[in-house]
Parts: sequence; C-alpha cells; structure tokens
Amino acid sequence: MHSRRLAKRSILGSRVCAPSVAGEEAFLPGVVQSVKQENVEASTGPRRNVYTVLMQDGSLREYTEDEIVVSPPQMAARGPLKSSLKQGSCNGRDVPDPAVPVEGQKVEENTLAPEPAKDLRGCDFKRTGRALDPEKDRIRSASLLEQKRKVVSSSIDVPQARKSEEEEEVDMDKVTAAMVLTSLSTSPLVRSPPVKGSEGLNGSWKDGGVTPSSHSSSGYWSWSAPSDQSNPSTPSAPLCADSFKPFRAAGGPGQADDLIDEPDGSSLLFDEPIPRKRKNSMKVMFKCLWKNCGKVLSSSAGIQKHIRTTHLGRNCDSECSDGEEDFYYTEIKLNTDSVAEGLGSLSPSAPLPALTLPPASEAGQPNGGSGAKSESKLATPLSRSAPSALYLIHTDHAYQATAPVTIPSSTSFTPNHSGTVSVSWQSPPVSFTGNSASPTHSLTQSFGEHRPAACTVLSSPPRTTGLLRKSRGEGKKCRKVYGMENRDMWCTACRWKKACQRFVD
DNA sequence: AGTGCCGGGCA
DNA sequence: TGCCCGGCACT
Repeated sequence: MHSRRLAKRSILGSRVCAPSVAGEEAFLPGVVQSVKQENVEASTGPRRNVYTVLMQDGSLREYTEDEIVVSPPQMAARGPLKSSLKQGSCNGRDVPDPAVPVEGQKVEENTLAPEPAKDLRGCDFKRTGRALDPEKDRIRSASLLEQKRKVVSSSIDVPQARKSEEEEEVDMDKVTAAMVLTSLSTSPLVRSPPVKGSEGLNGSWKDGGVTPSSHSSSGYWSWSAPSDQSNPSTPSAPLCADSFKPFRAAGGPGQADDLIDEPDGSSLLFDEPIPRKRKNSMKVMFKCLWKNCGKVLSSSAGIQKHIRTTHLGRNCDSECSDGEEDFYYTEIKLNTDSVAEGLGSLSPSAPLPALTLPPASEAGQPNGGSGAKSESKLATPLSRSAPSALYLIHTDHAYQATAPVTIPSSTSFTPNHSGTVSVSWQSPPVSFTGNSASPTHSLTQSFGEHRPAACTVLSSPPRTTGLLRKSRGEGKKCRKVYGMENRDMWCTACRWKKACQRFVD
C-alpha cells in the first residue's frame, strides 16, 4: 500500500528549483532524475531523501529534500520539497516508505502516473493550488482522470470488481447488443415481413406474442378463417400464423410448431427453425393464400386448380396455366398426430365452401358421387358436404323423372293396346327400377297388366308403394261424368277402380 | 276432400 | 278373370 502511494507521489521527472550552488539563494530550474535515501543517523535517526536533479545547465546535482523546491510552474508557492513530499500524504498516515526501492517507484510511475509532477500535489497542494488557480487544477483533474482511464483499460491487472459507470454502461451496451444479435439471429420474424397480429393465432398459426402478420389472417397458422388480405394478388405472408406470427419468445419455437411444420426454408410463412419431426408424422398440405379463402387441400394440383378456377377465373386445365397460381398457395406440413384437431379447429372457423371439394376440383368427373368417394381420407371431412349436395341434386332430378345425369341414351316407345304410344325413359343401369313417371303417364292410359317400363331412380326410393303411379288423368272420367249415382254407367275400369278406359287422356 | 288408379283379395 | 276394395298419390 505504501509503495503504491509513494509511487503516486513520486517526483521523478518533476521540475524543481534548486540552488545553483549549495547554500545559495539563487535557484535554478531542474528536473528530478532520481531519488535515493540515506540514513543520517544509522538505525534510529530519520532518513532523508536525496534527489538527483538534472539542472538546466545540464549538470547533475544531488540535493536533499530540504534544499529543493518544486518549480514555480507547478507550484505557485515555493517551499521546501520535503514538506511538500511529506504533506503529499494528505491523511498523515501515508508517510513515504523509505524501504520502497526507487526502481519500483519508477515502474509505478510509468504505468500509473505519467505525469508525476501533477501528483506531487498532495492534499495540501490541491488546496493551495486550487486556491491559487482553480481553473487550472480542474483541467488537470480532468486530464488525470482521462489518463487513469486509459491506463486502467490497458492494464491486465486492473481489478474488475469496481467499474466506473461508464464502463458499466459500456458493458451493458455490449450485453444488450449481444442479446439483440442473438434474438435477431434466432428469430424468424426478422426475416419475414411483419404481418398482422391477428387472431392471436393465428398465431396463432397465431399466437402468442407478436403476431405474424399485420394484415393477413392468421389464418394461416391457426387454421382459422383467413382474415382479409388487402391485396389478393399479393397474399401476405401469414404468419401467421403462426403466425401466424408471434415473435417467438425464447424457448417458444418448437412448441407452436408442433402442429405445422415448414419444410421450405424459403417460405415466408414458416421460416423459423423448427424442430425436426418424424417424417411419418407429417402430412403435406397446401393452403390457399387468397384473400378470405384459406382453403386447404391435400394436393398441389388441387390447390392450383382451386386457385385457377376460383380466384383467377380460369376454367382451363393446368395445361394453360402460366404458373401464377403458385403464388397464391403455400405448402404446409401438418403433424398428422394433430391433424384431426387441426381440421376440427379449422372447420368451424373456415368457410364451409372453402373446405369442401367443389366440383371444380373434380371437374373431370361429372359424376359427383364417384368424385366424393375418391376423396382422400384426410380430405373427406373437409369435403363432406359436396357429395351430399350432389346426392340431393340427383335424387331430386330422379324424382322429377328428368334425371339429367341419366338422360336416356335411348328412349323406348312402347305401343299399347289402345293404339297410343307410351314413352318411357330407361335410365341407365343402376340399382333401382321402376315405372317412369309423368312422361308415360301423360301419353298413355295403360290398363291392367301392361305397364310402362320403369324409370330408374338413383337413390331415393320413389314412393312407399314402390312403383310410381301414373299421374292422374286430367280428363273427365266416368265418375265425374256420370256421378256416383250413375255408377252403372261407368266403364268397367272405373267401377273396378282401375284406370278409366272410356275417357282416356 | 275428392279423384284417379294401383295392388291385392276373393269368388 | 272379373269384381271389389284398401290405400296411396295427386289435385
């Protein structure tokens, strides 16, 4: 401790004034070159310092501390160096330790006190100096601090326990910068355009903290119905999602991705690093990014066709596609383990039409029934409504005996005994057979055993009686003509409650 | 409710 | 086979 303090107080290199000739009053300027101690009285007597001073004239002389004074430029007040040095220990406890080697002092000076002369100002010096030239002292203090800072920063041995506020700030800045860099390097959002924070979904696909997109629906990640995307031609990245998609907090990634995985790192939608999943648990799906759509199909062809026909208004096949539809859908991977849930959550939120397989997607198959059957197991729940709709349509047509689908490739004309011709449409194949309805009925009035050929009904059983009855004749009948009172006048058929043979329509 | 007519039973 | 009728569908 003493050595350090002593060193700081070293006057080596200090400008001093010393008598040109010992004992004279004339002082000449010089620079202290070295200090040595000598004991005046061997063991008990006080030891004194002897300073080697390089005088202005180039001569080296030795002076005791009593003989030299600090040079005027540094010391406004002249005085014995000794007093100055001794008073350098402002607290009085710090008496220069004679035992400290001069060399040690030099070393200390070189590293810690580049300008030892300034340090010569002890507490008293500071007081006096300040009193005499406060401004100069202030500047020196500032300079000293600066120098000390430099020295400390360059020294390996500088204790780290205590740092200046500036240093702490610097460290904090470093830490902050490191954190920022870390988050930037790990956050997917940095690379994907911010989209709207939507349904939390979306983030879902949607989500937690920061939402994935600013104007797109999350729909993407959350499977919820897509919100509106302002520009259909430029579907915004969802982001949902996950999007959307939330600015993943630390430890976040992975959890939110359990449901959906993005295989393509280039995708704007699912860009963040995702824990690898077992391949067999992933199902690739294709999601339409069109505004207010969000339809999800299991095949790229299907989604392309959907986009082409539904959004681009092109009814042509893929051959005439220019590939534009590729911009409006994205490929997503679903964890099949949770597909059911995903679909379940999807159904309620997404518009039904968007989830069903419209005829357009099965354009090649006029027969809706078969198309529905061909639907993949996964897509079935999504397209459940389509087949039923078709079914109803067909049954309805059948009921009206004009089944379009089964339009008669051939019509049969059946002459009956009354000379009229009955026309019946024989529907192709299928499972049901029965009398054709109105067409026949209006043309003929068949009696007894002979009935027109049956018309096929696709799915709904015609009537409870099984066979379709001929439509009621519009013309007059015996009952009407003769009335109940004249039943005797009726034709036999009418009496027998059979088709009137007398008044045939 | 009235009417047309099919299907079935019976003689 | 003829007669009769229950019952259904349609108007």
